Amino acid sequence: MKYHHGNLKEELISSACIVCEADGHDRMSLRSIAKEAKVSQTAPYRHFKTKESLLAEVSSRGFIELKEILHNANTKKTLSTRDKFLEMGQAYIEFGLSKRNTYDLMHSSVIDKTQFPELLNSAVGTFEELVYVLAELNPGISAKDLDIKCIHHWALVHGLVGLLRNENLDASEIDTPAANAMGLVRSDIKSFLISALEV
Amino acid sequence: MKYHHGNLKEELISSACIVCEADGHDRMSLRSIAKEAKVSQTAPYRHFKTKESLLAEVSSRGFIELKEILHNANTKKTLSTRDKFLEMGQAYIEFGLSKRNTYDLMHSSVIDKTQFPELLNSAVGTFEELVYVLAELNPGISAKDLDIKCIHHWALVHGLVGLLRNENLDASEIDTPAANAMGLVRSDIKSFLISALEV
DNA sequence: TAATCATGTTAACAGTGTCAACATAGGATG
DNA sequence: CATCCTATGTTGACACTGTTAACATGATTA
Repeated sequence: MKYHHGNLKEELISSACIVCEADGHDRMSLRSIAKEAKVSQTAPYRHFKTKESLLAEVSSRGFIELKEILHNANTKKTLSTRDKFLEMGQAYIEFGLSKRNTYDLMHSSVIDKTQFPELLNSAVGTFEELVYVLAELNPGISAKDLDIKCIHHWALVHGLVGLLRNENLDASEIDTPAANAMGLVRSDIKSFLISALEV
Repeated sequence: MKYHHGNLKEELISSACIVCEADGHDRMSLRSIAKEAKVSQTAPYRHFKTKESLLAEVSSRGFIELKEILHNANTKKTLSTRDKFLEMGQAYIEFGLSKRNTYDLMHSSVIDKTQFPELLNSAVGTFEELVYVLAELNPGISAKDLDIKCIHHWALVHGLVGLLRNENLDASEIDTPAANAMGLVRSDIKSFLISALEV
């Protein structure tokens, strides 16, 4: 039985990633993931100043993973630029809905991003993938208009994730205009994107 | 000194609304708002089964207030339908940015909306205001297309709030494409809405 | 070999949501 | 009017949380 763990920091992070996605960041306790690593409850404090800074690490990895996913969609060589763009939109939404709790953390206000430069980099880095494909899709566009277009489309998919996740009700169970509309969109996200993004 | 408070439930709710907006729902403790009402720490349990159910009440009131705000924008008689629509968009964003923490709670996953029917009603009720004005703006549109249009525009403003709130960095301080674009949009939300909503 | 320093442990603190057991006030019922 | 019931309050306790201080260990380096 070794007194020193050897790889504790990494194990804590990956463990936190799993627990976060499984239970939600607000239900995750430092003590429980310390226990999972078979280590005392205060051991994490040798590697993370606070719980928040561990969560910042988890969030950062979320952004990195998302960026990779978007990049993959954006480099499918068989696709046209327009289809790459649509693929990115779908991939983004899929990430938001499948990695629900992680996505939540990434946009949560429990972490003050300005205090974690690395996280801030990961977060804004995700933006770049969108810039690339939109620039390709709109040749000759001004930098300013490009930026605004990015915000526009990012806001759309980000907002859609928020709505789709929020109304997690079977359309069959609850019969309101909002729930019905949500079900409609959810059942065919691609069509929605085509009409909404007008590409 | 009365043993019975007389109006505790209402006072707890309004107190919770204030604390929630001031500190964020995750930093609000039941005990602290009980203390504020000069009442024992377990008194709230006579009126709310759990902390979550008190928060559900706060969230519900947020949706009701938002609906009123949207309704006011939608009934400014001097405005054209198109301008009412724009006004609603601006009002929504303004609410999201000024009542930041309340807005957070309203879209947080700490409350399972399916377990609070009243909250669910308030939430989907907000949707109706959007339906009205969009129906007026698109005469002869099919019900399905109307629903989809609603989702589209709702997602856009909701997503924009998420982005604007998330990058709470002075554009001057941090110089990235994302931050710059965000500053651009923030400085003139109306123009952005006009271009994005294409009305 | 000896000293330093990163990394682990134990003990403790104040704070949390929540429950069980008890106390009181005010309205309904005889 | 007296009595009981029920809504609403209190006290005390439990298990859990993040975090700090003080101490232990083991690897690296002088």
